[in-house]
Amino acid sequence: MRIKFFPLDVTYRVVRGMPVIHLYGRTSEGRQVCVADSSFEPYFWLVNGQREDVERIAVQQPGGEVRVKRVEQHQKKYRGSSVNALKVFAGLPSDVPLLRRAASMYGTALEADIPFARRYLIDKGIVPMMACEVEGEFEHNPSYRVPLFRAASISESSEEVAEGLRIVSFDIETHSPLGKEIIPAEQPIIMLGVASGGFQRVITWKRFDTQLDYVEFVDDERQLLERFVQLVEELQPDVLAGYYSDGFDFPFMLARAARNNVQLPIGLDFSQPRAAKSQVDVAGVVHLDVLKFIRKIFGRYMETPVFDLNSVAVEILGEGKHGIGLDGLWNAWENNVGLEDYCRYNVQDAVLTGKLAQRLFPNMVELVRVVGMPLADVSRMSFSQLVEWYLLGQARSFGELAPNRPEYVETRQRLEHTFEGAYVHEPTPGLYSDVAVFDFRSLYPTIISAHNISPDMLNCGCCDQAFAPGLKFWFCSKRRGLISSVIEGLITRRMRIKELLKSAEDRKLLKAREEALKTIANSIYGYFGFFGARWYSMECAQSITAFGRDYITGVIGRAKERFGVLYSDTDSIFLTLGGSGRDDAEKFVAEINRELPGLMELEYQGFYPAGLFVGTREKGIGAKKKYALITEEGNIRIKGFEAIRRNLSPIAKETQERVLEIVLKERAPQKALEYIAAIVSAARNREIPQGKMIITTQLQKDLASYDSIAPHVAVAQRMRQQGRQVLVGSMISYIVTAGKDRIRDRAKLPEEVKGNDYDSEYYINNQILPSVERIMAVFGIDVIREVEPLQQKRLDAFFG
DNA sequence: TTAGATCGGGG
DNA sequence: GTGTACGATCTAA
Repeated sequence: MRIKFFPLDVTYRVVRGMPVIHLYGRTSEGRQVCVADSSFEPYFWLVNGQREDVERIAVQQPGGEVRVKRVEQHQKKYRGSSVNALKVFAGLPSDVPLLRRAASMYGTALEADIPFARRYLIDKGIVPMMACEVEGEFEHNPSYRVPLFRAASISESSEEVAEGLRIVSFDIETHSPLGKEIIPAEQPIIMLGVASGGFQRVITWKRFDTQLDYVEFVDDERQLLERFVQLVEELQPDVLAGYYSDGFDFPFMLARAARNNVQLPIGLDFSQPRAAKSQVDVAGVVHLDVLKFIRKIFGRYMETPVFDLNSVAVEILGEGKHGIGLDGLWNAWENNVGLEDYCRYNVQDAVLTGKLAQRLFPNMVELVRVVGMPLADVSRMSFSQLVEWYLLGQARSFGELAPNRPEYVETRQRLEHTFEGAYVHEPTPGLYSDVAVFDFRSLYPTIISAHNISPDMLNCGCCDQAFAPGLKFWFCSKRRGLISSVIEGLITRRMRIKELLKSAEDRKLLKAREEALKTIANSIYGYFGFFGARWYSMECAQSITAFGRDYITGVIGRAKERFGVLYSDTDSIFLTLGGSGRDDAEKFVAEINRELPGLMELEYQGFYPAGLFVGTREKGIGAKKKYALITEEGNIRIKGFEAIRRNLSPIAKETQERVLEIVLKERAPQKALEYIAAIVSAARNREIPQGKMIITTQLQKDLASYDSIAPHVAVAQRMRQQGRQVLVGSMISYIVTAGKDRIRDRAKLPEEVKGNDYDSEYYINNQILPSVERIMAVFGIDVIREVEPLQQKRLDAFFG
């Protein structure tokens, strides 16, 4: 019979001396199954070797002799040349490293370190989570929790994505004294929370009166663990999500299970979670450690610098933890008081983890679609790994053999290499009119595509030496390289999706798809320069920035003929149009674009009636990445200024924004100065409401680990003493009050401050004036000196 | 200043 | 598992 099937997890198992691939997943009818495929053999490649030598290889092992099973001859490509490659088959995946070592005497062994299950996906064209058709028969087998489907044949994946997968999230609380070492051997698990959709459950083993319907009591820790296994059986998750469950929840549970002499057979083959180096796998189920994905990939696109559950949930879900912290849990458990609150806490962590998994799921699935590897792996990959596994899949369809990963010496050599980066045209501080901004759309990816930048095309022997700008090497202009073609595919796919997005009703999925393609395309430049990369190429990385500098300086040179050039960084350019109109800017862009090769495109990003560039502390130099623009509608766009940072009081932010507005809209620096003077005076007379004096700073690390006690740390310490929840990543708000003590002793919680009793001078000198200092300096105005006389007059009056 | 060590997240 | 992190920040020399 034939089934339509969405594979989620892929492993293999040795049955009667033969490796059998196991694909776990759901059928189109929503049934969980395990598809077993015995038709795939382990192998690796050998180039520059003789068939007769390889066929004779025999490695003596304690378990017996390991031999090459058979050898095939193929025509492949390697580093841009056609090669005779021997496909060397082994009996078992674990034989491959042994045979590789032996075979290395006769040639260059390639692709000998690709895990068997991943090799299978690549070679069969199967993409996890995408539909494939399997021909075969169901078979009853008591070794599995799900029906076994023995595959006779399997198709490549289609474009159809799995839907309606069940995500179950979980979280444990342990009996560990807070702030001290966590010791799994000594400290039991006291609560376990599970959530899935609307389902919520907390298992705990001390009884107390409660109205909470999701709390379930058992007798001891052992029963708690057994109940967890039952719950997983009942809920049948496709995805089991935790937060730092690779590093904490699962390892802790495994340690406690061992101590209690119980098994945790939650795998679909009744196996326990398997703890590898820094990853825990559950057979047949996608174990998702939400933190891993955030730390490695998604965190790049986030604001928060700390990735604890609370901060991440606040930013992604707009909803954080509420209620108590864990400070009192140890005592509560010892004395069995107030445990209900901790059950709420526990279930909340499981629920938030589940919501995060749900929210990030489309992004992860789209990465799976592009990269072609299982979700459990993709969700743990770094940018370079995503690129590498994507390329490994693509290389096969190009008939290209992958280079090996670098060995130690090679790695060290690579680490010593540095090269020239992007071009920056530093701005001259000043206020400018009629600012036009252009930028290259996906500069580096389009350069890679347009100039065929690919290691296999480097210094070809077949065409003229058309050097990369200022460099001594060139790329082939007759054939297409692997990586340049692949990136062109990514760019054009992304362009099509962006087109669809314009008219799409349901944008979420397309957006995730577009972001996944962008993520991979944008990572390839960095990948070329990454020391651990298979397709590492200093020449490629160098050429990309060289072309980038060449293009942007080319545009700058052309622009100078007609406009004033204000600023440029990597792929963007800011011009002042002067006497010429905006039509000229449009003509200019069109002109440039007519000459740009391939998919390269300069975009007219916007027109701004005025723009301000400020200086750095050293006089005369313009600050990079720091400017303010005003749109025709009168909206101000600020980049790099303090106003968009957090630890500035509202009054300082407002003053900075208003000053920028006066300067950009009215071009009246003198008026701005008067405004500043008025604010300073109002602050001094305590006419500004204290609410505008609140400084908010995020706690970057655990409270105990601060050495220098900044004001916000002192406030956080007092909050904790009052029994309030203070977590890493918590936003701490305070007001500096008047007095003579150290600042940190005068920092008070806003609700502790009455009657605008703030330290005016502190706010004037440390918040308000510094926030406008560099803006006014552009006009030759030294705010501190100009506002000083006011202060001086007061002092004169006092002493006079 | 540099090289080497530790940490993140979790309780 | 035919394999494994990595980049920032602190500490000691």
